[in-house]
Amino acid sequence: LTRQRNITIRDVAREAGVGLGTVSRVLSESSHVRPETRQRVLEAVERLGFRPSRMAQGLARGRTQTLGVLVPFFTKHYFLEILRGVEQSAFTYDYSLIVYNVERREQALAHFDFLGKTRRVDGLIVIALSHELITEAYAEMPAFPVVGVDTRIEGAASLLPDHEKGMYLAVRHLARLGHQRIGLIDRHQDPVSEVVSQERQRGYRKACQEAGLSVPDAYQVVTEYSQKGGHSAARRLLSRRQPPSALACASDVQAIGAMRAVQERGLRVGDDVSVTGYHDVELAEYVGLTTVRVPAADMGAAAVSLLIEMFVGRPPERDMIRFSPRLVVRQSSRLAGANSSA
Amino acid sequence: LTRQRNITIRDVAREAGVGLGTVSRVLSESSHVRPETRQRVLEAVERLGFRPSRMAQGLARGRTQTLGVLVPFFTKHYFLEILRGVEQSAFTYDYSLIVYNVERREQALAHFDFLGKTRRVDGLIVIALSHELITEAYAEMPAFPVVGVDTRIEGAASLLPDHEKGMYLAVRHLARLGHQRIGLIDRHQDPVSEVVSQERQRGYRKACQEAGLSVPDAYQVVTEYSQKGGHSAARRLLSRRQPPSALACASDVQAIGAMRAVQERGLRVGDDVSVTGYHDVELAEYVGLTTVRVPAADMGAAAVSLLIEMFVGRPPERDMIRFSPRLVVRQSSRLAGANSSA
DNA sequence: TTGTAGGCGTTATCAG
DNA sequence: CTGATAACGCCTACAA
Repeated sequence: LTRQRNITIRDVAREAGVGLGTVSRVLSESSHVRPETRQRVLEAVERLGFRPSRMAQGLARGRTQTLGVLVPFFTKHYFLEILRGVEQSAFTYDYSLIVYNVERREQALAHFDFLGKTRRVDGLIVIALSHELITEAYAEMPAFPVVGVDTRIEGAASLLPDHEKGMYLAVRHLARLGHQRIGLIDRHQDPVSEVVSQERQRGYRKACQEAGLSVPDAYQVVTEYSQKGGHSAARRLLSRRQPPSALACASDVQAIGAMRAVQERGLRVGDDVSVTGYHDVELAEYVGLTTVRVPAADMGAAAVSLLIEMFVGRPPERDMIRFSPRLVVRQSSRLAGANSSA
Repeated sequence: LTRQRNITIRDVAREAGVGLGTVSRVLSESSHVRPETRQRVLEAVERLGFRPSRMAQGLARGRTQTLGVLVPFFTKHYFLEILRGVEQSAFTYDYSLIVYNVERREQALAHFDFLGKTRRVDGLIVIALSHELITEAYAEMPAFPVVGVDTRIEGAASLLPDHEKGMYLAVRHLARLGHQRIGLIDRHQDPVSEVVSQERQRGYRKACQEAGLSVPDAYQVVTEYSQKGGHSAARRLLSRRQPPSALACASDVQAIGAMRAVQERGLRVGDDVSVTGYHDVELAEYVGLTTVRVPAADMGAAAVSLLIEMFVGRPPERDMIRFSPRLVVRQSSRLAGANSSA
């Protein structure tokens, strides 16, 4: 099968009776062109249905008008929400997105390397991949524009949710409802990591202190990032002699596990034990879970702006920009009730 | 800021002391090269850290090694699952993905046009966009390789879930559980469309007939694709003189609305009224909803294979390939109980 | 303002 | 088997 010749800028030039430089100028709206010449070119473009080849433009201009995005676990709503923000913003800047789903460690490195070195993207957005992993990969190409969203990359700019503030908001909310004993069910960074960020714990302690509450170590537990993790942690906490009347969880899935533990104990969520989650996944609304919502799409959009600023030579002012989460109050958190089982 | 010169095939050639044609041959593994020459080239590549520019390759080869994907509503799990399949498969073929999220009608057309005409992708995968919309856009570039996933495109190949079979499985399941009166809560094609596919209704009728059940028209209702739609439809059906003892829904969200209606009526889901959904969203597992799972990732992966086959000149054998869903049984469907409220 | 000639980094063709 | 050389389609000085 013979590949049909593409319509090129040269065809347009001939059709319009001008030189091909002129066509280029009209299309890129750079230099000034006499209105009537311009008109002729535009008509020819229209008549021929011409669209410039991005490949050729990319080669000639030295930039691809494309951004690379590394997203972990396509199926997680939170990451997708970030990606959604990235997409919208990229579109308004007339940038395309090359997207890679990374579900395994080696994938991340391979994709990063590939995108960084084959010059097919002008810059790279890395969503929520572990710090060490990306920092290591990034070290090999320090000149390449990269921004991390919800992941910190040594030497590159990062956009991060302010988890200290997020947890602070949740715990302050519980304290204001009159809860005196508030447990924290924290989590590992991600399902395959042992790392625990200290931010949420700081937020928790800060809110407790402001409310004049004691924060016994035993009330702060770290579990696996899963329903099961939240479930067993809540069981343990609730079976204490002085059980907490409120549980602040580091994720919605853990919170849902915790809610189950509350119910299994014959207590009512909200009335007897308040529970808060983190992230505001779809399920959270369904089960009426009070939670903390991270401005995921905003971070994604900001990442694009930042990257594009970098292309024009402007280095970011700060290498770490924080985004404030906000509290979403639902039925799982209520005024501290009468029954404080002792 | 001065753009640093890229490492090119020419640098490698000089470093290895060969002509640049040879380097190209080594890299593309096409023609035969003497082993020792080959070795020298490879070493030079390694030393310089050279990676070929995809842009330049694209221009020269006339193909971009990139696929375009149009996916509606990033946030819907089902679409993402398809995309996930696409991504995995594309990766194994060494293809990159340019992804566009389409949330509005005009976006779809604009993106389609852009991707089809700027020669930045070798082919296009269209996920679940309305038939008329895409057919119209596709008519303008009939030569461009396109495959639709869960959407039918006139003249292009499509991969479709067999919804007739899916609904058939659900209803047969209910009939085998002993249900005599089975209601169908069908839906419009998508939230912004009035179209109703006839497939599910066919599956429903077929299963009913095989089981020797009558299928009164009043038992088949079409509602909006939402919880509310399912809820009100179930209310209506359950308040009939002869209420159905089982409800087969065309989506999980409708099913969840229906479950709510069952409970509001003081009945128990599963024990008194069985309910089935469609799609198997995350929530379905949480609420124990029996449902029909569409092989989303498989369809995505198949779309990539099909497209790549088309590149090598092989037209698809059939222009419509069906994928069989399968039943996922959970607690919301049980044996028809004693209490058939009359 | 407009046309022309190089160049962007590969691949492909064609002699040698 | 290998080395030049002409595309690929566009951009951008430079000259007119």
